[in-house]
Amino acid sequence: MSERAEQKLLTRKKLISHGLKLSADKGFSNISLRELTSSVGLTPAAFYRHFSDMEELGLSLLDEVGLSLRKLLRDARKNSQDTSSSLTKSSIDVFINYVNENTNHFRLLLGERQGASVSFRKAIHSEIDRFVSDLTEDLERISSARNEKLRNPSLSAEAIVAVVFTVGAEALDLPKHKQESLSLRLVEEVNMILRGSKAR
Amino acid sequence: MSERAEQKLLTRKKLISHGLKLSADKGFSNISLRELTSSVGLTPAAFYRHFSDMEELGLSLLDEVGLSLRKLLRDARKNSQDTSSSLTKSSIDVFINYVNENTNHFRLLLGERQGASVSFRKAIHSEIDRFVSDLTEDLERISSARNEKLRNPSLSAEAIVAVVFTVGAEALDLPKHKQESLSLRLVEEVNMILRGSKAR
DNA sequence: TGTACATCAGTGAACGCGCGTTCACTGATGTAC
DNA sequence: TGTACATCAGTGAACGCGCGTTCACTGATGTAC
Repeated sequence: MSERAEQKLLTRKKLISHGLKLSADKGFSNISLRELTSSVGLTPAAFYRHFSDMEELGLSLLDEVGLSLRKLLRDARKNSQDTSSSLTKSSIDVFINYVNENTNHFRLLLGERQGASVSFRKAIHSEIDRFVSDLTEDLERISSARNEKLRNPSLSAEAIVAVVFTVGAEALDLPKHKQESLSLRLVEEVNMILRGSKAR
Repeated sequence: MSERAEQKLLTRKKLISHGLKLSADKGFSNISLRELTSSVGLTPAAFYRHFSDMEELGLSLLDEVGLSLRKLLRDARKNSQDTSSSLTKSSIDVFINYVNENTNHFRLLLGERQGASVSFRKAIHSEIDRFVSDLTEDLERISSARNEKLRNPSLSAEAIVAVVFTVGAEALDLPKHKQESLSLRLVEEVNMILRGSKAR
């Protein structure tokens, strides 16, 4: 790649990472274009060499966040060969850990669920749907490996994602030492759902 | 009450109702003071006769919304003398109905969960906590009336509220005829949680 | 009941500010010969 | 390798705009006598 193209890509990446940072602090829809470019060290006009407007940047942020989070969660579940309850616990620990280390990513996903723009809302809901179908698949795989049958794996997955995201959002505002008990509560709640979703 | 005081209260109520309307359309944090006052038919400066800033108005909106929604849900559960699954169904129908008729209220509560201001977030979380403890009480009352025992009613309540609010948020963007199936899904998910929360 | 004064919700003009977007430009990087 | 021209990421100035907040004001309502 040419030197110029490399430089351009680097600037683009800076815009994305500073965008994530700022939207974690104050919510994506409260960032101004000027604020963003000045945090990167550019003039406002330079922004337009990379994105046509803030909405386009926002969709790029979502892409990035969704991809990395799904991959991480998926791997965490796949690699585990544990028993049911400790599988839950270790998946959730991975998740809480992720939330802590990638607060920026997570806040974007949660904070803009009800955001102003329709295309933004759609993009987020489809990210979340992807989580749900990944989890549905995993639930089916794991339960069949154990000769258990779930009444309706996709409903279970949906409920679990709802609970995990809701509690995850709470975790964002808590000091680390209080997150431990939150994580325990979360494990209990997810187990409750799994228990209730087993066909008898 | 004096004529002047009546008139003032009326204006205040207009500010609140227009505030709810506008925040349903575009999110509370995206409303400007000027936009609000002009929609009510006032000059911007008149706003300060009623609230010290938009944040104070926002907290008033939350108060109003929380009170009315909790009362409604609570009554719906209390009056029902049905069996377990139809109790769930009728509570949820009431809820979905409420979401349809009070979209404004609901969007405020959901849309600002991750809103910019800390005091706003706290106010919303404590509203939601109130829902959870209302529901916990109900769950305890109902289950003891049936000689059932729940493992951990407050965790069940928390999970149910998370699921119901998450799916309720989805309902906001759907046409009415698609909400029917959403409501059925929601009933199934709540029943799943209730099933899983029964102590054996 | 009538008069003189007080209150105060709402007015209208003004302020300084940060915003998104445009435009002609600069100067380093890239390319053709 | 050297020269002449093309590309294009980033600049800097300018624009019009809506914003929140202030202020002295108006005039209807309220109160005291």
